[in-house]
Amino acid sequence: MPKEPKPTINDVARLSGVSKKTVSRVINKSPLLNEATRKKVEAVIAELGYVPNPQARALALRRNFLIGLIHDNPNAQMVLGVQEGILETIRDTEFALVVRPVDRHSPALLDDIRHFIEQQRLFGVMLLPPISENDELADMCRALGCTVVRMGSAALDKSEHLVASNDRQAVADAVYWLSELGHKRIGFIAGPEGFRSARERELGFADGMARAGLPLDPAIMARGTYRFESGQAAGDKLLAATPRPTAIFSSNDEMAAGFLHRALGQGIRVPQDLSIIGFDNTATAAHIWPPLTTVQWPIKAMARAAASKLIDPADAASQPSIFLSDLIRRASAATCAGAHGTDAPAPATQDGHGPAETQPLTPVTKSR
Amino acid sequence: MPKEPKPTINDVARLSGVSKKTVSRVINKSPLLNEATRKKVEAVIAELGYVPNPQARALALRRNFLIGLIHDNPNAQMVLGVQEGILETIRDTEFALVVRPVDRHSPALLDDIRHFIEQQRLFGVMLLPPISENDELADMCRALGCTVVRMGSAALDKSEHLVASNDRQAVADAVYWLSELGHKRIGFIAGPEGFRSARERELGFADGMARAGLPLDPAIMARGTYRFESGQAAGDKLLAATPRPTAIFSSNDEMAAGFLHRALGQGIRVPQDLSIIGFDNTATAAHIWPPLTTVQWPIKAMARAAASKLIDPADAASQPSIFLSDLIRRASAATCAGAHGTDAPAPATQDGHGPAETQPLTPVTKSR
DNA sequence: GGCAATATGACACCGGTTACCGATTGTCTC
DNA sequence: GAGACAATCGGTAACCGGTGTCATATTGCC
Repeated sequence: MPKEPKPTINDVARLSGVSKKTVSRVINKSPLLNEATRKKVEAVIAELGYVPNPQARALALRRNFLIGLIHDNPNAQMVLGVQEGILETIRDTEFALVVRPVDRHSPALLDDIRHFIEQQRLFGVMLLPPISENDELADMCRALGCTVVRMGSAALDKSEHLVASNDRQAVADAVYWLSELGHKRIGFIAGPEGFRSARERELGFADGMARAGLPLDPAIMARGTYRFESGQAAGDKLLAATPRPTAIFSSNDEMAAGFLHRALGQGIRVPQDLSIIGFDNTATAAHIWPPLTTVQWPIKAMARAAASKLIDPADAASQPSIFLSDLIRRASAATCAGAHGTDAPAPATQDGHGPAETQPLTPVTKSR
Repeated sequence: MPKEPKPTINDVARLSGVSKKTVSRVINKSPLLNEATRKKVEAVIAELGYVPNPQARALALRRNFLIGLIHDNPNAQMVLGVQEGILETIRDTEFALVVRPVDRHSPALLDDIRHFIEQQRLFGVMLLPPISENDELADMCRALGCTVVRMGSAALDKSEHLVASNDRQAVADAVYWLSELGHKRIGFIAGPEGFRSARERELGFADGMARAGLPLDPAIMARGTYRFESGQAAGDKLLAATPRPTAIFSSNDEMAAGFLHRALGQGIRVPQDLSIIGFDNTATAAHIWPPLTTVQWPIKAMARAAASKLIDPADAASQPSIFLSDLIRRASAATCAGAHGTDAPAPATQDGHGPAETQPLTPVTKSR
């Protein structure tokens, strides 16, 4: 095991014939520095493969370069997307990303996170939904001296400490789009109470229906848990309603998949007899049959912005805090069969597999 | 912002009337310490809420407590499962988990990772498939002085530095189980060349077929890319073969889902006319229709063991390095319709949704 | 009283940083 | 051409918050 000690700032100083202080100036890009000596020192640094010890730096600077990602696994792809996005931003900095999956329901949640932050002396933390909605948690993190950026579905915090998707508007646009496809009887599957995302999506559904001039009918609305089974249960209820809805907006993909099972199990054709839209654009959405039309957060862009806000206070204000979701149009949503009495039902799709055809409708790819 | 400086070892020493060194001994649980002074110091530590500064410790000890997780997103759930597993092991230690998603195809891959390790002075790294199969990478990490543990589908390394699932045997068992269900014509979708997991699963398929006394027929074998579309392509080929296969083993779930689309699109009933087994147990597997029977790595157990091996050399040898996968039986695999000429096809399932019934067959939940 | 075992402290050190002072050189001003 | 001034860099020291080494003080025991 080649364990030769790594070169230190002293080695660099000695070999380049300057003082520690000057090397330090080079590392920190001090402006008052002769160009020649800078080159010289940089040459030695390159030759030695010198990398400043971040621990020593952290100690002397009395600050750290670790940012924490705290989450309670909302969904794996989202978490991973966030990690990738953060990394794109910090790649060429000296920051590192430390992850901490937690259990939202643990009574020791706060103590756990406090201990994590104190022990690692984190510089900042990023909170993912749903725990990003916990104000007490955010306050505690701040009291511990680290900057906090929260990711969520709505304005949870001041814009300097927030990246959020405008779920309400995205859902309203999607629902309105269904109405444009001729649907008049549109059902809704809500997420669990206590989730801000669920609340925003409910409001968005109501907005969209109102904009389309359609009434809200409790008989074709259900509340789920964001889990697959609750989507099935919603199917049992909504598909038994008369008249049956011709379209469904589900507050997430997993419930949409559960609902879809029930619909297909009853011989209902999707999208010919029933259109379904989900939310999240999970991998499953693209892999079920028919491929699910769904709303997608611009996760990576949000994560990049969040990381910028974390590591650079100057960026905190300039970076956007509200992001617009995309509607990913696949085969599961199409024009309403009975809408005009004449048209054959055709899926309105971007990338649906199978027999789907693209149909030029009002483009609602980007919610306004 | 309450920015009162955190208490240091000096504060603790002063308030408890002992020297720094003694406090240090308390922190490090030195055995040669008077019980009374220990209590006294511990009381002060608790009162002040003192937490030792890991950067200072790292500097003095000339070692670090960061372990890196390097991966090229094999699949989101796997990565997240690994993160959770690692965290369970290091939760009560002073280690932290730093993540680094990378791009396997980047020409700067090695330099990138080298820089990451050197800059953060990592103590150890864990490599996930498929980059865990890169020997050059593993060697470089070791040359940089950090311990390496690799996760994979087969014996890639010495057992002290490995956690692997025995894919070959798991697939063989699953295929043999299909033969026990009466299937005689079993198709196979291979993963891409160059992936160790793909190779092992191919070998496992051949093993299982041989054990069942069934011949390998190239007409019902295809090579895919692990992507959904390649599963569809495999469907186009295999479903056109005569006689058509009655069962399919796909080397991963995503391709199985693609294959399933094609089968359902051709009006083939699953599992009545065709059984399908996948590999990975992704979220999609449980959410497609019918729910997919699939092979599942014990990811968390593997990750916990890997973390143990990383942080404690003593555990490196004692912890297991080869893990056995589970066969998750759902509705997509069932007895072969024409097998005995009399039996009605019934899905062999554990937790299938819908009309599936559990059927007492040879239990193959755990591959030997 | 001598000696070993136990318990504790003094001090240098890890690899960077800042603070402060001073030296050298070059440039500008009169 | 002398003096003032700025720019550039070095030297020294202290410090960040822990740890190792080694010496010393205290205790128990024969």
